[in-house]
Amino acid sequence: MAIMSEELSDRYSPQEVEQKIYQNWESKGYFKAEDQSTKPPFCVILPPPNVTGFLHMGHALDHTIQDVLVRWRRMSGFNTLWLPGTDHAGIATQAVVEKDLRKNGADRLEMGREAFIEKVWEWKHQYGDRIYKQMRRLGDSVDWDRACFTLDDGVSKAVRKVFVHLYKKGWIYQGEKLVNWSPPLHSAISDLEVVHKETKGHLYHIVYTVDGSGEKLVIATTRPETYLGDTAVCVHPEDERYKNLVGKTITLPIINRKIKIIADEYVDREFGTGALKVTPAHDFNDYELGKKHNLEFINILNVDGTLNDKAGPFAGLKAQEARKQVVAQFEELGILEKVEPHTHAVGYCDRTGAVVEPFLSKQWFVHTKDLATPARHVVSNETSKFVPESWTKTYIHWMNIIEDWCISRQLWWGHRIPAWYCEDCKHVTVSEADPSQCEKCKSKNIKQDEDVLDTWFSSALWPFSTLGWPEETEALKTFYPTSVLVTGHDIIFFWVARMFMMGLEMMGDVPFRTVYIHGLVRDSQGRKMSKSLGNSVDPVELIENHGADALRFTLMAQMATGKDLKFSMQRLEGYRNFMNKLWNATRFSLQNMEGFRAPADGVNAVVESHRLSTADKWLIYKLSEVETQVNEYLEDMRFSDAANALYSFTWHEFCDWYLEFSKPVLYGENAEQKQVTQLVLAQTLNRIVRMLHPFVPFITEEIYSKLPIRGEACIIDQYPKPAKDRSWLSLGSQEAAFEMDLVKQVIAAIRNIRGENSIKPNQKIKAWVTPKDDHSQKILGNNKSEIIRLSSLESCELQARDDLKKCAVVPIRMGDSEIDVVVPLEGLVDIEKEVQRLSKAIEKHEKDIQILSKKLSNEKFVANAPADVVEADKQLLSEIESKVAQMRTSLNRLS
RNA sequence: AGGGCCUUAGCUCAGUUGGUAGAGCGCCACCCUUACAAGGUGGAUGUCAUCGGUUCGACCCCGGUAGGCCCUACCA
Repeated sequence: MAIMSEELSDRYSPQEVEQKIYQNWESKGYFKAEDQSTKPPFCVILPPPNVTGFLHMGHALDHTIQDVLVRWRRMSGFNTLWLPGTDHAGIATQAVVEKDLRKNGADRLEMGREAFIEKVWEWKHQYGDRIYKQMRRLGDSVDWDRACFTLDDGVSKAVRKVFVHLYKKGWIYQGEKLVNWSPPLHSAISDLEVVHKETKGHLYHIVYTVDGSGEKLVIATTRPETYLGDTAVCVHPEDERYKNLVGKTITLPIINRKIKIIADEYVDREFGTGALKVTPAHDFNDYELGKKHNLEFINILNVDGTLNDKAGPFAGLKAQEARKQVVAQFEELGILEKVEPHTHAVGYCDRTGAVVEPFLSKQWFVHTKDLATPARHVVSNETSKFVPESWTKTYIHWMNIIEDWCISRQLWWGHRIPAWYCEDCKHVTVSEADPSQCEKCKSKNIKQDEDVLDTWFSSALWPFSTLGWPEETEALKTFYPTSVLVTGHDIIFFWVARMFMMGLEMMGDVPFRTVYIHGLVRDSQGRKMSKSLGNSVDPVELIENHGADALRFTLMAQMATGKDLKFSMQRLEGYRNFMNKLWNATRFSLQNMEGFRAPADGVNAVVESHRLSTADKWLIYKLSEVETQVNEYLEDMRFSDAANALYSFTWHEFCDWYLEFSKPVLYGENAEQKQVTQLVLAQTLNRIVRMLHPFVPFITEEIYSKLPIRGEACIIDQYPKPAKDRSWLSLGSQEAAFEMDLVKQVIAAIRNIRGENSIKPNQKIKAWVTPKDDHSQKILGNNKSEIIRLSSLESCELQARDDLKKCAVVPIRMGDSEIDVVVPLEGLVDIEKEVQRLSKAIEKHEKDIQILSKKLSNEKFVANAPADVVEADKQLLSEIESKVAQMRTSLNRLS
């Protein structure tokens, strides 16, 4: 194999390579999964972003986690499928398009359904792949050929099949119920789409007069305008104040309607006046009261939230305006007793921000109790697991209190409900295929339901509809249940829970084995990133400035299980620097590959142990530790641990020490030695790059393509694993690791003396490194030149110095090895500094001695603690004591 | 109101079976040493929120308190 002599720039420029690399991966088909394979399957379904959306930091995190898992599994020999898709996002998309139309003076209602939907499709074709382009910038290794859209034919088929199935089972039904109504949308929304916010309002006290007797009854309300729909006043049956009024009537002011006074234990005597006005058609609690007491339900609202003709003189007004006018008139009538400020939770539509009005209407519902039971069960019995586990409780709790799901939306953009009403016999035909006649009376006079399904209905089928269901495809057999779902906790109920319900019902198995729930990406101050705060960070911009890899690594290094993460620019720059470090380590390696010929078995080539240097063996030993760790961490989805292990090995072991140790060899004349070092260097670099690849795919692919030992492409090479690497990793040795640690300590000791005594780096000094035993003697002998080089010494004697006057001394005690590092300071520095250094060191160690000896003199500790713990402490104590003794002696000699 | 989470170095955070506290960034000092100044070397910094309990031993386990966050539900 030819040697790369290409000069690399001293800075890594992601801008120059990232897009080119991605195109190459894609065109080579590396992301493609096989429908059938002898390899074990690994499948991740991408949570589909809104088709009109753009990539934000939440996606960046979510996608990076998935890409790391997918790339790791792909490299580990799995038949890996990461399936992308987009969501039609009914409300969101319709709102965006409507807004656009209004800008041009158009209106959806004027256009009509057909024309409007056509417009939305146009919009989809224009902007629908924006997010896909951005995903490519991030490096998402998704199987593009399988990309799905929630309104695709296949998915639509699935939607209808499920709808019909559940309808026939009686689990989808139509009902006249009180639902959350969003006036701007003219549509029902589900409970989950309502956000409750503490809102300052008023508590209005209104005086009613009891018919006949003329007694006064004061009720308190926050929404006085709803009195127009009141059909009762309710008091507590035991309330002495009102007991005698129960059964009597009052006449509502202005509209002069008679309503009953009823009693129910639901009423809280302590709150307000203890008398509650009951509006069954516009309040959830009153709705229940209304049903219980057989009250009349009076709907006072139009679909746009204005009052209807039931509101008499107030008809046509919006709720807020009606409130003002009602209150004003009450005041005129002298029946407004008082108005108190009152803070209470008000429901808002999470899409439009408008106040949600409870509204009585005919809607479609999914009966959830029976779907929820198995969905709860598979999580409590760990057929599927949440990571972190803490979400299990939340999920199960929610599944216990789940209410029926309102799935109809009065929108146009979405899956139209497959129900047809017969104009003649009123029968409802629910069918997968569009029927041409009523299934009961055969009348052709049928009309399809105008409404569409909640977007989450189709999302709930995503794990199997994207794999081809209801067709029995090979992909479905291979990849269902999917392996991992990665998502944020904000949609556990919207989405995850519903996928469990639908997956179990339709497929008879869980949709995924593991649900990984990550936190939110917040700004540096911990606030949610939002448009209104203007604190959003655009990941695409970050990619353009710092590279996708730096962004990905930043996210992963901070991705501790289940926690939110605060995004900081400084952190990003730090990891950008890491990319540069890796780049330069490669540059160094390639510059020193002259004359190197890669052996036939390349990365697995094993040389005789005796030809390897201590540093080689130490490096290989450390590498085996990292390989083990990283695979374990990834297995447990501990991303920050995996990223940090790789970071610190690459920078602080490989670059800081190994490359420095390799320099004398690479710069030297010993061709034999050089060849071995070059080999180890090439083998290790290759492994580091492969290990890092899932996290930072672009730079690793770029570097990989320049390595003297390499395969076709990094992305499809093997992920380093101790089991597969066994024979090569066995070249490493623990003895070498010990030896290196000792040598590193010696070097650190000399550097410390230098630093603390302000001896300039270019000032050559002499050192006497004194081994006190044969083993240490041998180790030092093996590494003398490295010690000289890395602590820039003029000379280094491996023996005791006779005259220890005015010498800096650092004792090293490690295991059985004892070494004293001695640097004469005569003429170099003010001795006072060394006195300070030593005193400081002694002081520090003495604290340790105190703690340790106290512990060891505690009989209970010695008796109860495990023997090895006691032994370790004893060993430590004696090492420290020996050090301190040596330091004291040295201190005395200084003066 | 109920449930959950958090409080560790100046900042952001790790710390999984309880055994003398770690990283990144920032800070201080010295260095353009032929891979890298997006770098190197050395250094400083913590009653691990607080109180109590369990234990030979607690950042870690249990309970109380204070402060911060999230979720669910809701009193008109």
